[in-house]
Amino acid sequence: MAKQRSGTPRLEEVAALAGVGRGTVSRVINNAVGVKDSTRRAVERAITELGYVPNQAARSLAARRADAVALAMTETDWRRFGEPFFSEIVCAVSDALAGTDIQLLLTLVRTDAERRRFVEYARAGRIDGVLLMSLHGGDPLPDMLAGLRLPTVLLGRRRGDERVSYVDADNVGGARDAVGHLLARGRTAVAAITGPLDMYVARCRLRGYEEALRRAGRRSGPSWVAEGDFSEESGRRAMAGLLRRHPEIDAVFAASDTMAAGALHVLRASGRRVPEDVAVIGFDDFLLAQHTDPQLTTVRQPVTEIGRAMVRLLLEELGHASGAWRHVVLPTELVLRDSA
Amino acid sequence: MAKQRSGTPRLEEVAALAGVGRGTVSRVINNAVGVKDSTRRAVERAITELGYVPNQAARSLAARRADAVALAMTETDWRRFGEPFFSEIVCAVSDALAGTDIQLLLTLVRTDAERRRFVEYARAGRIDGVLLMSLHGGDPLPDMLAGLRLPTVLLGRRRGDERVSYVDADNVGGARDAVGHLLARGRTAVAAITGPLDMYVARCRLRGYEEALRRAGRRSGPSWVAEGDFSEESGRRAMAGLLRRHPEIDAVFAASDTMAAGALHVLRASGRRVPEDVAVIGFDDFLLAQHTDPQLTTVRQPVTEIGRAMVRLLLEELGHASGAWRHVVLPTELVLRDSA
DNA sequence: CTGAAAGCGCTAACAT
DNA sequence: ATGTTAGCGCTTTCAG
Repeated sequence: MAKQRSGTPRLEEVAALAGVGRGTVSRVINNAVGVKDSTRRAVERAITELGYVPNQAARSLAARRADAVALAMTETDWRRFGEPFFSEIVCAVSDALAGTDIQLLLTLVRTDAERRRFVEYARAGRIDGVLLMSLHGGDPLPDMLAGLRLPTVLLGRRRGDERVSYVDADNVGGARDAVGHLLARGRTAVAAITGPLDMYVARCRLRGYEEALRRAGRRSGPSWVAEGDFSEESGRRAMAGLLRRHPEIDAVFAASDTMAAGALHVLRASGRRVPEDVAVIGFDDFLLAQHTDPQLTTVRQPVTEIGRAMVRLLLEELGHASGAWRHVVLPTELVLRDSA
Repeated sequence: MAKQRSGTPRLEEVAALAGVGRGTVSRVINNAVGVKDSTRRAVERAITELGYVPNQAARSLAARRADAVALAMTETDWRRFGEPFFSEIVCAVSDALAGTDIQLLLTLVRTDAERRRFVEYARAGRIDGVLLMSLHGGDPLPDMLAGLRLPTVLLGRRRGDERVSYVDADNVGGARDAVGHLLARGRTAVAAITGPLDMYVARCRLRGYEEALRRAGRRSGPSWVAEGDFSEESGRRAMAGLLRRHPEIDAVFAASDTMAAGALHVLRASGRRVPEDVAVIGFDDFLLAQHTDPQLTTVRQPVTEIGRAMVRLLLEELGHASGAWRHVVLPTELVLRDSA
C-alpha cells in the first residue's frame, strides 16, 4: 500500500519550531483551555509554516474516538437515494457538521451482510455515532447499534415507544391540519389514502385524518379509507376503489405525494376537475410536488431542520455519553398551491 | 466523547487464548503467508470465540494506511447525485470493493473550502486513494491530489493528454457507431447536437460523428452541427435551429440523452413523426432513456464495468505504488428501441 | 514458522 | 501555564 505522509511533519517538529513541548502543541490543536495566548499564536505560526496536519490514526488511537459519524441509508432501493428528500437531508447534515471537525461518512446498509459489515466497522472504532435514514419497520440495525452503546439518532421513529433518539415530523398534526383545511374550505366528503399500516408513520397520518374528522363532528368509516404502499401505482388503485364506493367524494388526503399523484391521474381520467370537483392534499414525503402537479397542496416536512436536529442530538450524545435517548418532533407546514 | 470498545478484546487476549504470540495473530488477521494451517485455525477459533475485531486506528497507525478510499462527487448540482448514472456507479464501486476490507467513503467536494478540507483529510492519512466522478473541465482537485502522491482514478478524462489514471467510455467510437447506424439505415441528412465544446467528452463525440460521415463519403458542414450544454432546454434550442437551417433533416445524433429528449419534443411539435420522418440517437449519459422516450435509440455506456475498472485501477495503484498512471477505455453499446 | 521487541504519532495524566 | 511520560493497539522487523 502507498505510505501516506512520508516526509510530512510530525507534532514533535512543530513543538521544536515553536520552542514548546509536545503537550502544548496538542492542546493548541485541540483547542484546549489554559494556553497562554502568545504561546498559542507561536504554535499556530509553526503549524502554518510546516503545513502540519495531525495524523488521524494516532489521534484516534490515543483519544479513543474516530472524529467521524456515519449517515446510513437503509433504503434497499438505492434509486431513492437520489430523491430530493435524501439529498436535502445529506446537505443539511453535512452543513451542520461543517463547523465541527467531525467527518461525515455516507454508507449503504441494505442487506444482512452489509449490516454485519457496518457493525464490524463500528466495533473497529471507526465511527463515534450513527444517523439512520429511511428505516423500515422491523430493521434490527438500531438495536444492534444500541448493543454497541453507539450513539444513534433515527430519522423517524419506528413505533410509538421508540427507545432510541429520533427526530420526526409531526405526522399526526400535519395530517390533522391538512384534513382540517379541507373541511374548513367546505369539503364534506373527504377520503384518505393511507400508507402501509404496519408502518408507524402511516398509522400516525391516518390518526391525524380521523382526529380532524372527529373534531369537526364528522364520522369516518372504513369505506372512506384505502390502504396504499406509498407508491404511485398504489395511489391509483386506492383512488379507483374509493371512487367506486363513494362517487360523491370531494376531497382526498393522501399519506404521500406519490400516492397523491396517482390519485390525481385517476380523478382526471374519471372526468373530475381538480381542484374544483375534488381537492387533493398529499404528504410531501419525497419533495416531488414540483414534479407531480401544481394543483397539489402538500404537507411539507421541514427537511433542513430535521437534518440539523439530528446532528444536534447526536453531538449531545457524543458529549454527555449519558446513554439517555431523547427526541424532537418538528411541525409540518401546509403548502397551498392554487386553490384547494 | 463516547469511548468505543471499552471491554472489547485486544489482539493480545486472542494470542493468549490461542496460545501463540501477538505477531502470529497479526499475521492471521492480515492473511500473511507463512503461518502453519493448524496455527491459523487455532487463532481463528480464538478470534471467533472472543468476537475480536481489530482496532482500525491502531492498524492505520502501525501500517500507515487507512484501509479506506473516497468516492468524491465534484458535481455542484447535488441533485444529480440521485441520477441513475451516479447511483449505478456507486453501487458498482461498492460491490467491487466488497471483497476487500477497504471501506468506501462517499464525499461531496463542491466548493473551494470543501476541496481544502478534502485535501486535509487526505493529508491526515484517512484515505489511501480517491475515485473522482463528474469532473468539470478545469477542476484543480486531481492535480492537488497528485501533489500528495495519492493514488487517484478519474471517471472520464479531462483532456486528450490526461496524466492521471482514468476510466472512460469510448466516446468517439460510440458516436461513430451511432451515426454509422443511421447512415446504414438509409438516412442521408444527419445533424448533430453536441455538448459544450470546451469539454473533452463533447469534442470526442463530435469527432465520432464527423468520422462516420467522412467514412461514408459524406461531408458535414458547420450548419449541420449545433452546440448545446447537455441540458434538455439546450437540446430544444439546438433542434429548432437545425430545423430552421435544414428542414430536410432525417436523423439527429445528440451528445446526451437529455438533449435528445429536448430534440424529440421540438420535432414532434413541428409535425414530424419519430422515427419515421426523423430518427434520433442520443448518448445515454444519465441513463434516463427509460424516462424519456421508448423511441429513442441510445448509445449506452457500460456503467457497471466503468465502476469495476475504476476500482481495479485504484487497487493496482495502491499495490504497486508505482506512480505510473494508466487508463481504460470501455466500448459503448448501441441500444435500439423500436425502429430507428 | 513463530515469538519478542521496537515503534507508528498522538493524547492525557501527572508533574512542575 | 507548560514540559514530561506513559500508554493507545497494532504491524513489522529481527532473531531464533
